[in-house]
Amino acid sequence: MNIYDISKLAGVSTATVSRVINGFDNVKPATREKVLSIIASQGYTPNAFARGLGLNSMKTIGIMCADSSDMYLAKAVYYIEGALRENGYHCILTCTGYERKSQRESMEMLMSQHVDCIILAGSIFIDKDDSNNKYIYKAADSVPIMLLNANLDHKNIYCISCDDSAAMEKATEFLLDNKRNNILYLYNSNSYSATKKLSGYRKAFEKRGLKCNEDYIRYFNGTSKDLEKVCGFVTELADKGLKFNGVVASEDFLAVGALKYAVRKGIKVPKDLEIIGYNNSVLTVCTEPELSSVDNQLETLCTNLVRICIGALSGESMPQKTVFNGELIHRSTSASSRKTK
Amino acid sequence: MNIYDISKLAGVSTATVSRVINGFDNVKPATREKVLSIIASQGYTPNAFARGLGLNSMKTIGIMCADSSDMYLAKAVYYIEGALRENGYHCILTCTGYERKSQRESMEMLMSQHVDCIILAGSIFIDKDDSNNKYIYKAADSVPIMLLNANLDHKNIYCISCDDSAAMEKATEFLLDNKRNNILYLYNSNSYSATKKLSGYRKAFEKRGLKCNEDYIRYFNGTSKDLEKVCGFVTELADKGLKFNGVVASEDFLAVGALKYAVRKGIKVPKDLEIIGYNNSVLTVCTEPELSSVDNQLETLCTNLVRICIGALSGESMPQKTVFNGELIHRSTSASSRKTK
DNA sequence: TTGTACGCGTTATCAA
DNA sequence: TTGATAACGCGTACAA
Repeated sequence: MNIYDISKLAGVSTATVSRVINGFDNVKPATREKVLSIIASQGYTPNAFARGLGLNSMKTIGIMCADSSDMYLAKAVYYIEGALRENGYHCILTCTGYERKSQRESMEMLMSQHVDCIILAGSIFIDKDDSNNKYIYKAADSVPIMLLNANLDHKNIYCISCDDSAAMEKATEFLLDNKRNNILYLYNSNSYSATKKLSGYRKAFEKRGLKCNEDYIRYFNGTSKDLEKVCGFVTELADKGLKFNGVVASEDFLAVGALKYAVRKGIKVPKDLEIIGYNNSVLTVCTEPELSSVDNQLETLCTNLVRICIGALSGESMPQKTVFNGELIHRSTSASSRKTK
Repeated sequence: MNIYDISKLAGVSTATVSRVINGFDNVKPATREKVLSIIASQGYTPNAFARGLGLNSMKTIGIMCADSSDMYLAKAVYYIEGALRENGYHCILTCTGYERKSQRESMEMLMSQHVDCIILAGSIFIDKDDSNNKYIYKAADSVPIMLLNANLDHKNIYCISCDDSAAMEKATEFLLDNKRNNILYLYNSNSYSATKKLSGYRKAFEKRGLKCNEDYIRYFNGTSKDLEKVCGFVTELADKGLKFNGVVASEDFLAVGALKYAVRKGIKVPKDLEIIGYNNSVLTVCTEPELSSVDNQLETLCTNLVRICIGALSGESMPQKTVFNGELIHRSTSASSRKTK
């Protein structure tokens, strides 16, 4: 069944059928009805490939993320896909992993599929050495590029992010305000957004005229699967004599690992140790006591990302930088007496 | 840049360019080199839409899942997407939600995009009333349908699943073998796979000639976000006088909720209460003590699903039912003395 | 080994 | 208000 068959059955030309399908109003009502009834009775659907060829678009958007099974990215993908679908777009998802080469390949794959736009979920795609970002700039010559939680100044690139630095500063300040001056900072990435978080931690100290001891800033080499290792990592630090009465982590699982250490050692939380994670994931409510965490408003970010994306695709002028604020969510690992902040 | 431009620059016909692009060997090496160098210098890529129109395929596969942010489904999507990409296929992801209507719409959307195959991740898509499954059968007339963790007997429908019934039976048996005769069964879905799990629980009792008390089979109406509610739910059951020394759950988060109850009440786990979850998710290692759980081999399922999918697409004869076994993973909420099973 | 010419199913332009 | 027809760019019989 194609448009020719329909046009013959309806006794009109393919042009008229096309007009009816696409809702043009310069068709005589009687003709329209006739065509519509034939279409319905035959269960005809326009061929998307032919349409794509003519219009140079299949209303498809590419989503790149390092790992869609990562809890945070999974949520991002979910929110983005849903919002795009509501706007009549389909999503090609590609998990790029953490290596630049495969990320570039994914990008090329999406470009060769002629997607209308590419969304980069996570700051892992942006290189500190800007010459390595050419693959993104090149794509931006053809289609709008949306950056979730990352930043890049370039034409046709739109950045939507949470002010992770300010949010992390807030979390750190909260602990400093309670005389927690020895705050362990755990992180596991050096991406743009991870760097911002760390800078927020430092800023909190600076603002108070305190010196930020580098011994307390610790990189953990592993993923959420290595929760046991995180616990071992923190335990080792403590055994080696590092004294800390606060922990701030760039990801919830790191905070959970620290909490594991505390629970096993019988350290009272939050009395003797306060812990704050990041992302406000489901992990925060699995532990006992439940984990305080920074909510970086992912749903809001994604909703707005799609809004800006759709706007840009319709040729409207859209802001290239959009920044939201994070929020500190208090549960049981931060001193509840001060929750009324 | 299109194939005509390349052919002119290379001084050959479009047919020859096409042959070079598609790796046919009936091209003179010198000609091939010439064409390849032009293609490279011009950065030419064949237009995917035109190719799709001619071949009636863009090597794209649709993945339907209720909610890609669900930890289990997120992993499924991740494994499937990766394996498909390795085989040169792209994935259109669509999150359908839990209502039949939107699921049908997603299916239609994918069919209208002319995907080569549709993968249904999760048993939520199959209705107990078979007349409601027509939307799947109809799609199967056009493309192969892959079912992950579900079952449907029909031409062109391939089912890959874990024997959830046997796995749950094994978990229940393990507790019964330790004289845990009062085992609370928590579940939150009535899907195909959820039904199988429950049947496994029942079977374990039957096999031992024990009566399965229906009071112990409890439906929890909520999702993993409602962890606190699960805890309240279990607490209420206990307060109402239900005595149990074992808990088996159809999802890890339900088990985590039960564990929360135990920790708060100071009940010794596993001495006075053994708990076993399902899915072996990251939640199992967040809690303290860590949660025993059933691993239903998701990665194996997905790898094989894609293998069968690719086979079916190449016209090979593939098995319509493939069943793997689950595995009981012991951590600290099941009696460790018997771990040597 | 290479080239010609057509089909794939739309949309859009222009003329009627 | 409608119709004829030219793009869109590729793959591929068939011919040479």
